[in-house]
Amino acid sequence: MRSPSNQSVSATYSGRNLHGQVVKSLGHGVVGGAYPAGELLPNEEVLCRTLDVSRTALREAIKVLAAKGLLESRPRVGTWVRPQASWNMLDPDVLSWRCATGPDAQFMRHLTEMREIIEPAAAALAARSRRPEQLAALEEAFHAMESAGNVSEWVAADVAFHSAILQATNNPLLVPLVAIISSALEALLGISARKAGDFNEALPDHRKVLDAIRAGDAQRALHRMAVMLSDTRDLMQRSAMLSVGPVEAVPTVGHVVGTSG
Amino acid sequence: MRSPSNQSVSATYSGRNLHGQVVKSLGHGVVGGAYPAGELLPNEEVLCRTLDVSRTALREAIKVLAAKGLLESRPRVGTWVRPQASWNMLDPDVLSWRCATGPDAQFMRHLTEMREIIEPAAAALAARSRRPEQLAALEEAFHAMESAGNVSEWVAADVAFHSAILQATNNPLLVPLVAIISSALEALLGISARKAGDFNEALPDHRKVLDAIRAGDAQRALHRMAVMLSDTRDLMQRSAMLSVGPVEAVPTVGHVVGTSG
DNA sequence: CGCCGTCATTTGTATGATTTATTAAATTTA
DNA sequence: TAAATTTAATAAATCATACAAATGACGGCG
Repeated sequence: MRSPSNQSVSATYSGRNLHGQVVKSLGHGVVGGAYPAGELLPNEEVLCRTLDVSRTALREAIKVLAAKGLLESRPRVGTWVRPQASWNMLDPDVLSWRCATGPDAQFMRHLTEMREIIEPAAAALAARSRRPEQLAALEEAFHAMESAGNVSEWVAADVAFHSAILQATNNPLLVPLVAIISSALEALLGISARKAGDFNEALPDHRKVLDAIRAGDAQRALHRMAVMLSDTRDLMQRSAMLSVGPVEAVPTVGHVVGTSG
Repeated sequence: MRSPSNQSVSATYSGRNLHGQVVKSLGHGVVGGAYPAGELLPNEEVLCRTLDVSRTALREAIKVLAAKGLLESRPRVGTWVRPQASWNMLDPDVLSWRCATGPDAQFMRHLTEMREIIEPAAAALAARSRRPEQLAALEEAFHAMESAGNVSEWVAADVAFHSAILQATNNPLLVPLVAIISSALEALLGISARKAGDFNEALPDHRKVLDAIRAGDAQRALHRMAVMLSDTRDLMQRSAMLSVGPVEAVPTVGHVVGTSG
């Protein structure tokens, strides 16, 4: 038996199917606040007419959004928007919908905060645990960054670079967090239309991280990554004149705390 | 207009609905490896007969699992299991299914690793950003731990404690990660049937974290949390005689790296 | 050998009927 | 009158069926 060949690279709903379009539409609506939290949605019959789809398509879409923590349904009551705290913010789709609706300064700060927590630690783990082919993937992503001809190519390569680091940790729980990095980089692209010179500037930072991981030096990898993120933070403030508010760096760890010997 | 009152606390699929039961059943099957990655599932007609449900219920379940990154479908091809790297491991349901299928030593290590990355940083952020009512919630969880009468009460209070910290960071991206902590604690309970004395031992660690957050001392909160996790790690090895392999602590940061002034 | 149209298979979509869960009102009962 | 119970109304949940669309496989044809 053969396994299917063309598996879609991205997990996000593309809207190829009708119910996928409904997912996208309702998802944007919910995350964007068109349907306030706690509020009941119109019932199925009305929504079907509004969106001009069958109940089948609508219900499958609602189930998808419920699976992501956005909605909840009950007979006799209806379907309502769950409180924001219940949303699966780390779901790639939810994250992308959130970014699509006003990438405000506060949310950018949240994304950055997360990156500063995750990525230095991930780089350190990758330096320790990377297997040869994972290192190769990382090198390849770096070269793609070097030879990127336009902005979108560069963002893609950048995401691949950070994704490769997460994968090289060999911790499957870290891998899905690439969604955060991806969102942050794309949002960054959105607010600061970057030019060719802009990202050549960022190459040395990446090279240093790569070198540290190649050398298997966890501490150095951690530090280099922290520096890179700090530089990115500077770029954000400088190039976009975006008020990111009073920026305080996330506390990070400079020495190994381990007491488990 | 009124907003619905009884919103379910937990996001996980309870299996109240028929399609929820199918989600659970198939989810366990996929995550547990009954359907290997890349492999096609039986087609809808067969699955319907196997599970004894209508196509509607089955398809809604499949859409839910697709939303969590486990499955993907195409006309003429069928529905297959996506590669593990595409799974939304941070989804509460996926995580719980993963834990249900053999909480092996390696996966426990991955959970612990994640906690050691997230929680000290979260404690530091909470110390800075907590609002009064969030601090109150944290105190309440701590008192619940003090007065816990049995093991399940204690685990619930423990989860509430760590959840309160994540919420006190005021970063919505950190909140969903409570699923990881919750899984880790429940798995820990599973492998080491803990006794009353066991968890009284852990109270001082929690108190120190609470104190640091109350005082607004980010560095101390970070350190206390790191120590607590280290102690938990020790407990794991000691009490369960579980081979957790060569344990290396995750590099964490001891001083503020911030360069963004 | 390679291109192209046809066909079969599987999911996708639509619709109507029926069942179940749940709230709220109506009714009974103390 | 107040509490408990029954009843009714409504929305989602489930089922069954029919048809549409997509696409990989096959076979004919140049």
